[in-house]
Parts: sequence; C-alpha cells; structure tokens
Amino acid sequence: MARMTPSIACNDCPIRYRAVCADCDADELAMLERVKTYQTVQAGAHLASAGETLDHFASIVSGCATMSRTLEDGRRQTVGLLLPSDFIGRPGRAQSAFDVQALGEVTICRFERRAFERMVRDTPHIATRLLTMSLDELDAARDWAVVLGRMTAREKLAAFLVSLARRQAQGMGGRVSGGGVTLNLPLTREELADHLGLTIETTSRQMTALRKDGLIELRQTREILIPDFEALSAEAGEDGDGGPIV
Amino acid sequence: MARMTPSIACNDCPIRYRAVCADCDADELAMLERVKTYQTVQAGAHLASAGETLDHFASIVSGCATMSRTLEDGRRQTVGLLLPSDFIGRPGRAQSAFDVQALGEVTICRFERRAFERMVRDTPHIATRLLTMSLDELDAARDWAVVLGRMTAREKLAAFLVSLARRQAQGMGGRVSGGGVTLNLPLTREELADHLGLTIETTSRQMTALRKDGLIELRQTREILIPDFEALSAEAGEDGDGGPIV
DNA sequence: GTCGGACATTGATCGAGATCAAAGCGCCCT
DNA sequence: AGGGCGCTTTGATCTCGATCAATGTCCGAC
Repeated sequence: MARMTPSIACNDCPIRYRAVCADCDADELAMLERVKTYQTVQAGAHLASAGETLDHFASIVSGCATMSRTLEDGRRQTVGLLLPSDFIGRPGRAQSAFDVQALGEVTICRFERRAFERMVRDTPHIATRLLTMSLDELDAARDWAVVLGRMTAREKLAAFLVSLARRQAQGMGGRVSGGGVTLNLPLTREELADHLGLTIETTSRQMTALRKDGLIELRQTREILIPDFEALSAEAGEDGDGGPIV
Repeated sequence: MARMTPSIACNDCPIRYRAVCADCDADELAMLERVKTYQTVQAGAHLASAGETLDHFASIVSGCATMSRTLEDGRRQTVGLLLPSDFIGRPGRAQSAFDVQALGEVTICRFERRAFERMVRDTPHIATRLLTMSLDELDAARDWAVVLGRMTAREKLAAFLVSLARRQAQGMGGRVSGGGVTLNLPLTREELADHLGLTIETTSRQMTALRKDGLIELRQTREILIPDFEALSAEAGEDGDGGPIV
C-alpha cells in the first residue's frame, strides 16, 4: 500500500515555500532534512483514521486527500480537501479526529511525532508557520460552514469550484489562460457530494445545470473549464470579496 | 455602548487557567497585566465586524458572543459560539473574517494588537497556548461542519444542546446534579436557528419534539433541563464517543 | 390595569433536495 | 468484439424542512 520514496533535498522540494517548513532557514531545514522520510501511497489509502493514534505528522508533497468523518449509518461528510503543502496531523494530540484518505497517488513528507513536536517547541519559525497555517484552515473551515449551513445546492457547487480553482491557481496545479480557467477535479461525484453535504444525484444535476447555463464546460468528467470566473463566483453567493482568481 | 471596567488582577481572573494566558508564568502574566484593559459591552454590541480592521485582540471574561457571517440577501450562519476564555481576533491578520456580536452583557480583556503580536512572537507560553486553542477550535469547526452538512434538524438541535452542556459544565456555568443537567441558552430561537442552519420555526418545532419525547424539559424558554444526558447524546448521532458530560 | 412590541409556538402548504429506479458511458479484461 | 463493473447522468416520486400565516406569551412603558 505504501512505499518508501527517495527523499529529495528540501531546496528542490515543490512545497518548500508553502508548507510548514516555509519560514525555516538553512539550519532549521537541515534539522528537518535529518528526520524526514518520503512516502508514496496509492489511491484510497488511509493516511489516518478517526480515533487512531498517529506516530507521524506529514506534509502533502503531491496528490490530494480528503479529511472526513463517517457516521455509523454511513452518512459521510468531508471537512477538508488537502492539497500539496497542506499539513496532516495535530501537534499536541496523538489521536486523529478524522479520516484522511488519499484521492489518487499521494506523496507525503513525514516526521516522527516526538521529534516534530520537539521542533515545534524549539523552532519559532516552525511554530509560527504552523500557527498561521492553522488559523488559515480555521477560517477556511468556518467559511465552509457558511456554505454547508446556508447555501443552495447550486451555490454550494459553484462555491466549491471557485475555491478549488483559486487553490489550484495558487499551487500552480491549474491553468489560467485568457478568460478561461481549467481545473482538475481530484474527486469523484460521490466524494464531491460528501464535501458539499448533498447526494450524488443532486450534485450531478447541479453540474449539468451549471453546464447548461454556460457557467462551466465539462471537458472530461474530471476536467472543468470555467469560461468566466467572475460569473461563476457570482453564483456562489459571493459578496464580491475574494476577488479575482489571482 | 462600551465602557471601561476596572481591571482585576490576573491571579483573581475567572479565566486565568483557561484563556490564552493559561500557561503563562508570573513574569509573563506581569507583562500582560501591563497592557491589558477590561471593557464591558451591552447585548447586541459588535465586538468585530466582517472586513473591519481590528486594533485589539481580546479574551472573553464573562458573557457570550457569536461569530457569524451574513450574506447580502440576509441569510446568516453562525460559525462559532464564544464563551468565557475564548479568544477574539486573528494574530497575523488585522481584518476580521466574521462578525462577532455580544449576546448579553459581555466583559472582555483586551490587548492592543501590535503589543500582543510581539508577545506571541517572544513568549513561547503564549504562542503554544494560542496554537493549542486554535487547533481545538479547528477541530470544533470541523465537527460542526459534519452536523451542518449531514444531520437532520432533530440531530442538529440535540448535538448543539449536548455540546453546549459540555462546555458549560467545563466552564462551571452549568449545573450537573443527580442525573440531570441544567443549561442556560444564551441564544434566542433566531440566533439558535442561525447556528443550526435552520429556520426559527423548524428550530422551535424540534425543541417541542424533544420536549414531548422527554429528552429535555423547558424550565423557561432559555433554561433547559436534560434529565438523561446519555439519551440526548444518542439523538445527536453520536457514536458513543465524546463520553459523559464530565 | 392595558397597550404595544419582541420573542416563541403552532398550523397549513410548498418546494428543494433526497430517495428510488433505470439507463448511459468508459474502460479494462478476456 | 463482447461482457462486466464502476462511475455518471437522468427520470419519477417522496419527504423534510422552508415558507406563509396566525396565535400565544412575556414584559416593560405609560
């Protein structure tokens, strides 16, 4: 399921300036270099399970993962979509509160828990970066609560596509070209539905509706072109903030 | 709307061991003591507004507040209920992402932004405490996303009452006596509905339904007795985790 | 006292999204 | 080429919560 991958030098790392190590200087990076290991897992692999004790933290280097919870009766809600540079694990607590599952092949940069917690304590550049990232995620989680609690199915889907396009543009995973944005959906319709708090059928219908209204074009089922980003944003109940994609 | 309140000594502060200052030693507390000011605001006062630039951070000393966002068409979603010891503001960013509004009379302990950010940088005990609190809030926000996205109206209300009872018991604001827990709702039905992602009417109907089913008793509209905490938890779609109230 | 306004409950009906059901479409495997 | 399986779309119907509309309750002002 998981295989070791040769570590690459931090300086050549694609997430060098976006992950938890972003603010580290050469010395600090050298310390991380000593304790890190790369690992690649296949689609569907569980990087963590709710209630499970974790002995490692990790940054996503490439690929995507979901963070979700499943109720006993099978209802599932995704609470976060993890993209490259995002952090997995919760310093200060060994138990994971959610399931973290790889969507495609995922490569992570792992740190043994004790060693990393010590570095958080002793390395202000890591501690403050972790705080900043946590606060960003907190804002994102609360933003998403507004979507889940108060938006219609159509608005939910539009809001998700807009936010994913923004994140992919930032991470250079998406293409922004003259008036059109292309984005790669890392999720199946079912996973998407679980993220939006809808059923597969409603999600699919809304996808069709946005397509028929010319707000998106489906190149493949997993490749979406947004011809007019502003127009789609307007569908997402956005008050104009958030601004353009880049 | 707001009035200065004589500061009380940190050592006599009701939130001394729960707020952002919890881990501070005597020296650090003395530094905070020098820059803090207490302020009391009336019900309905805005402690922050979405998009507004804040020049202070604060801890809630007494009273309750909501953190919410309102869409242009008036739909509102509460994303957090702030109780004594909770923190207001976002170190590293001057803009508030949400509205923060006092529910009743609220007393806060304020810190000027620059001074506090400097302390976060220079005082590990504050930085790590802030990180812990942020991570706890992040977990709570994600837990709530599951409720908003996947639970029925009845489950939403039960989940909220259970979580509020737990928090009040922790903060000693609630009474736990032989088999029964009393809790004080700091929210009107409308504010409650905005927190649950429901309408007032549905919220009220579910309240009545839980009462008729013997799961809660309404002493006053704002005072609720939970005769059997476990039974109510079971209604909240809980998988038995979370455990008893204390 | 009683008037008025804010908050809460209850009832009747409607509709967005869930559920049940059936195709359609790729894609791998033999 | 054909069969089978997973994913997606589309259609028909149902249901939970929203909406529309009274009515009830509490409290403070006069």
